[in-house]
Amino acid sequence: MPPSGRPRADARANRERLLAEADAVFREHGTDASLEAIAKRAGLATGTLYGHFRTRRALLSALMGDRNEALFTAGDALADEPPAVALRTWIDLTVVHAATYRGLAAHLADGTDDASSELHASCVRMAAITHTLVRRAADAGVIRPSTTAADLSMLITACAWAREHASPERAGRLIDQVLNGVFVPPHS
Amino acid sequence: MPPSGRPRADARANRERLLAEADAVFREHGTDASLEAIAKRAGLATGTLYGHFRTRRALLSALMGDRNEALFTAGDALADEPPAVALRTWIDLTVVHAATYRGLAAHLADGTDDASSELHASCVRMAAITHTLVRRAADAGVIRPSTTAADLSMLITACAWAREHASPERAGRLIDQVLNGVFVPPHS
DNA sequence: CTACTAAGTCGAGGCTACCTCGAATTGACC
DNA sequence: GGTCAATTCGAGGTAGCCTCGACTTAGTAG
Repeated sequence: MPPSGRPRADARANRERLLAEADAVFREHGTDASLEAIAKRAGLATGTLYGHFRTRRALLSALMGDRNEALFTAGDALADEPPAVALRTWIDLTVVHAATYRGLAAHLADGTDDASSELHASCVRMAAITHTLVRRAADAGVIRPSTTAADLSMLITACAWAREHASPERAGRLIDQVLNGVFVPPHS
Repeated sequence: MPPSGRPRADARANRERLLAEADAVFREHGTDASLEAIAKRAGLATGTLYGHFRTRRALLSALMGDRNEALFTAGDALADEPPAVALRTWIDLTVVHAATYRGLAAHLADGTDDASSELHASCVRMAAITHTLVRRAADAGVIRPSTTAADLSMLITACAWAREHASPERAGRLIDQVLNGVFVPPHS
């Protein structure tokens, strides 16, 4: 009776296949794609997929794993940059991240306040980085003091959502508009 | 053989029932709600629903009919207001409009450039009003000249989407952020 | 090498929803 | 009241979700 904490070799391999196919299918059809199609493409039965990932969100969460780590690392590294640059870079990074698959932004938006979601931890981590950068930018006086990290997170996610419905270039312009404002500032 | 261009009385009544129940169900469950449930609540067979509205979007479109008219009227009336006020009012109106049902914003975003959609006409009309107001605001110098009506439409829809995932108050703050900018403007 | 067992896999099957179509019904007009 | 086109009905085919018990197999120990 070997209580080896490690999954069986075939299980590990199957998990990888599932993740690979899920990535491909989600890229092509968005996060609402058929899970059965993913299992089929991986040459596995649907029950096997559900054995590895109990819900669609669990699958999504696992899929974002590596990518999240990279994002967090990049986010932490921004501590050395000037506040305005750091914030802008972070925003660009997260928008691209949240627009990985069509439909992902909605999951992230809900994940922020739905603690039961497997994506919640990632959302919290992202929020923390955003918070730090916002605070630093506010202290430096480069953003309006009334801007909260929570609001900015929502704006970022909204831009990611917009990116799903328009071209990346267009999404880039939208970020500019959001950051610099639509209205011309009043003369001081 | 009366080629009366008008539908039969029962058909008209059924159509009204379907619209009423659809409104209720969409309000409760969003635009992805079950169409069969709507038919059932209206006491009709699913085939009847499909007879009246060939697609979900057609139903959605019919549902927005009256509401759209009111919005367009209000939009046209804004011609008398000062440019900045007019634009801001229009934005508030459209965000609320686009957030009528959870999921509607996505349909509107796609409808703008999907000419085959039944929502397309409404989207075009809305875009036209936005265009007029943006132009007037730009001429008056209250918004950045680089702001296009298309981009602003997308921003509006994105705010409406955000409203589906947060409180109305929060959404209002987001609109403020978008219009006034996150960054503090450079000193002139 | 064999036998054992827990871990993993399979896929049929129950469910819900979508949408279509031919048969049955019924309102409108003569 | 008869006629017929408009309308309604709902069964049925398709697809996707998810579960569960039966089956298979990797990994270990003797």
